[in-house]
Amino acid sequence: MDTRYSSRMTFDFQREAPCPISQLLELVGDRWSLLIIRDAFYGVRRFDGFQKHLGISKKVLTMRLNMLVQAEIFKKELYQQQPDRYEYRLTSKGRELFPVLLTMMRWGNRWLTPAGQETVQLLHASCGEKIEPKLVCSHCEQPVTPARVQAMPGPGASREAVQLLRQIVSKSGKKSVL
Amino acid sequence: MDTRYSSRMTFDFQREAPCPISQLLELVGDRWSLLIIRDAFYGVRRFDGFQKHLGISKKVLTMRLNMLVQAEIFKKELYQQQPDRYEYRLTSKGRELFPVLLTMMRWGNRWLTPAGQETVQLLHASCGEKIEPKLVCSHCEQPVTPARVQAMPGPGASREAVQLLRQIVSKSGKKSVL
DNA sequence: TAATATAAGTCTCCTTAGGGAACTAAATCA
DNA sequence: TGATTTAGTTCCCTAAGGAGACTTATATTA
Repeated sequence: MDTRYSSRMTFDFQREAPCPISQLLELVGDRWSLLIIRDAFYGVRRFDGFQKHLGISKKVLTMRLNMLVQAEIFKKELYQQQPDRYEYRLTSKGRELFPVLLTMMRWGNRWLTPAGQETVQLLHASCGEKIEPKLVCSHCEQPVTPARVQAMPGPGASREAVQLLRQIVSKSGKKSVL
Repeated sequence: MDTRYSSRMTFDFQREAPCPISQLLELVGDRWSLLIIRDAFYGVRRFDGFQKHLGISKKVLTMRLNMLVQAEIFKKELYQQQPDRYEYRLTSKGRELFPVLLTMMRWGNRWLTPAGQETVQLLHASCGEKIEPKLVCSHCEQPVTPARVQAMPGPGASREAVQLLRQIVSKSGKKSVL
């Protein structure tokens, strides 16, 4: 069986050296991966658990778990012998997807769930309040908003990407964000 | 033509009242939506621009843009008459996806791009430094990490969801996160 | 004036990702 | 002894998505 996660997508205007968002999405931007990872944060660790909670087909779950292990987002850990059985645990690479899922949850609760009908609430152990996460800059501690963010071609940008970024910035006549 | 975005997925163990993350993913969790929105943050506004930058097929782009307009993530604005032509602009609902894309970009740069080969760099206008966003709690200003977050069933949680959350928490023997 | 280009799609054909259900294997339970 | 649990594999079918030709109305160029 081929366990690689193949894709024909071009996915990106920065062809040779793709944008980090499209790299992330190429890895976990399918229908299920982020939900599997979400369940892992909830404490689910075994094939059966993921399968029952998500309602995903076993075939696709097998493929996704293999891919996520290969991507070092999960690691397999033996929890039983004869027959050998493994649990799937998040690595630090996987655990660092927490901010992505948290900001997604925040947006979902704010824009998709009728007020007062949230299915999950997160409490912050530090203060006991309902969590309303906000993004701040590690350097100056000030909030990070689209208007305060300026995108520049990085060291790995292709000539093509640099041109396109410039073009976009000059066309829109304002700072480009992201 | 049917412009609705249909899906057969069960997608969720909280069947009747799904988790905000799965709600978000059901809306923008396909191969393209988040990349279209990313391009909008870069300043792209027109059908042609999205199509050229992304390499997406026109058919799917049409479907996605219609869906995103219906979801009020984009709004159409007339920029020319005879024939009528529209631009696609982010609404505030769409603009508030910024933290999601920013944390994605952060993770992609950290875990998928070789150090020093980033294709995009973000500068913070407030301090001029490269942005390293971090999540803090709006109430106590302390960092929000998986270990400091406790998930509770919200007011809209189904009985089924409450049971599952309890079960997960008691099984894993530790605080559940997310 | 004729030909080409632009912008924003629509239509047709084809490939492939993913769902459903049945089957497998090894051990344990009743 | 037969059912159950856990973790898959295999087969068949449907539907999402890609490629590319066609459309419509205007503007530009040779």
